[in-house]
Amino acid sequence: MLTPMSTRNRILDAAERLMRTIGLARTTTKEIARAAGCSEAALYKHFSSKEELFVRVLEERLPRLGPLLEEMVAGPGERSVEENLTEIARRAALFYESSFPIAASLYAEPRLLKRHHAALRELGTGPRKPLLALSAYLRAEREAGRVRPGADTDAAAALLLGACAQRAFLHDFPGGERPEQPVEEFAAALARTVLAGIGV
Amino acid sequence: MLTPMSTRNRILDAAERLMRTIGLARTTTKEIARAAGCSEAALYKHFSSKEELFVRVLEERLPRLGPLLEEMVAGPGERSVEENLTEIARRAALFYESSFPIAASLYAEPRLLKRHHAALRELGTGPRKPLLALSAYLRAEREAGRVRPGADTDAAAALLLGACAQRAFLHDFPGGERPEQPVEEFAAALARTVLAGIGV
DNA sequence: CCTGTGTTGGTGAGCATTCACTCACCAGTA
DNA sequence: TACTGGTGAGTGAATGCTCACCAACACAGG
Repeated sequence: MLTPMSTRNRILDAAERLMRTIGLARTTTKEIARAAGCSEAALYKHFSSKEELFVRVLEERLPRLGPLLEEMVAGPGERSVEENLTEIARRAALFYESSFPIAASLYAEPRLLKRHHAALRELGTGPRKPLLALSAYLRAEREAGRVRPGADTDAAAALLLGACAQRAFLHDFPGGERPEQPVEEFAAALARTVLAGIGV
Repeated sequence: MLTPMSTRNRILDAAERLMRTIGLARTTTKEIARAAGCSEAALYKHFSSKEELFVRVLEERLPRLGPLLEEMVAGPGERSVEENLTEIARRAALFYESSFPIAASLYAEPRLLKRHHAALRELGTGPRKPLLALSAYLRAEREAGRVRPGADTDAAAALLLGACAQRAFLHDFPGGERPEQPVEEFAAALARTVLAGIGV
């Protein structure tokens, strides 16, 4: 039959899928059970409450951006700053695109948001981490002379990642009628602009 | 006694305050009525359903960024591009700060998000408007020779406003322990960086 | 090799509560 | 008298969660 883990995993998958599609508010225990192909009571064999189930979904199913960034930063510095920034922006855009709808809906349920934050802190991570990591990377490049001496690395990091996050926000907003710019193009334009500036 | 409008206004205010504090999910008709100092039944004298009440809150209580931007853009061009961008960033940051928690929580209830979007479209506005307006402003400055000829104004607009939006996201995330940078400073740093770039 | 026993992971039925919403009714005023 | 804006007391439906029960397996003792 099914392994002990598989039901738990099916529950987590179902919950995540529902949160993403019909929204956190309409993701009820009944719907989760139906989507996971088990009874409601089964949920409570694996999770102590609906809230704990959500926290586990956030912890075990949402991707992390920090590791990606650190990997980029620590990698062999063979590529140019612009290439690195483009790749970072590309990955950040994809990351936010996948995690934004769920992260945003947490604001509807502050208690859940608080628990999620506590769980993140436990893991030594959090939504401000990518900003700090990118800023640290840029500082390193600045000391290597590949970024202008007076450059404000915090501001640059906020600009680059903020643009990616906002893109996700708009991406999931209904009625995105106009054909959206491909991620690669978007990322490249951001990197280019943040490097060159727009001043005369 | 109270004017005909005042109850309706008290209801809208109460609903908005609750959405902002305890979250969309826990903002029930009973809580709204209690906070507005009236009965639940009174809500239905003024709004046909809870969903319609929420839509009205969004429509009548949330600030608009577009007009602010247009006013800035159309104003007498006596100030430098950097001063203008700083002011735009400052206002955008404050705007997002005040509207983000509510806007984000809409993602928990896609049906409400959709209705909100329809209402916005009715008003000829929407979350993409500020991006377009800022980009248009930058294009105008480019043609006036105050912005570099090859500059990507779309990318620059995405960078500036994205950073402001993300700041609001983080602002409302629990556990903002570190003393946050003042808006003015933040806005000035963004404007400076987006103009000068960080490249060598 | 059976057999008793405990554990694990599952079920269907239902319970208390909460929710959005309605209804009959009423006070003040035009 | 008719209308507007208000109320208290519900109502049916939905929700999170529990409970008694059960099938399958692990496995130690006779």
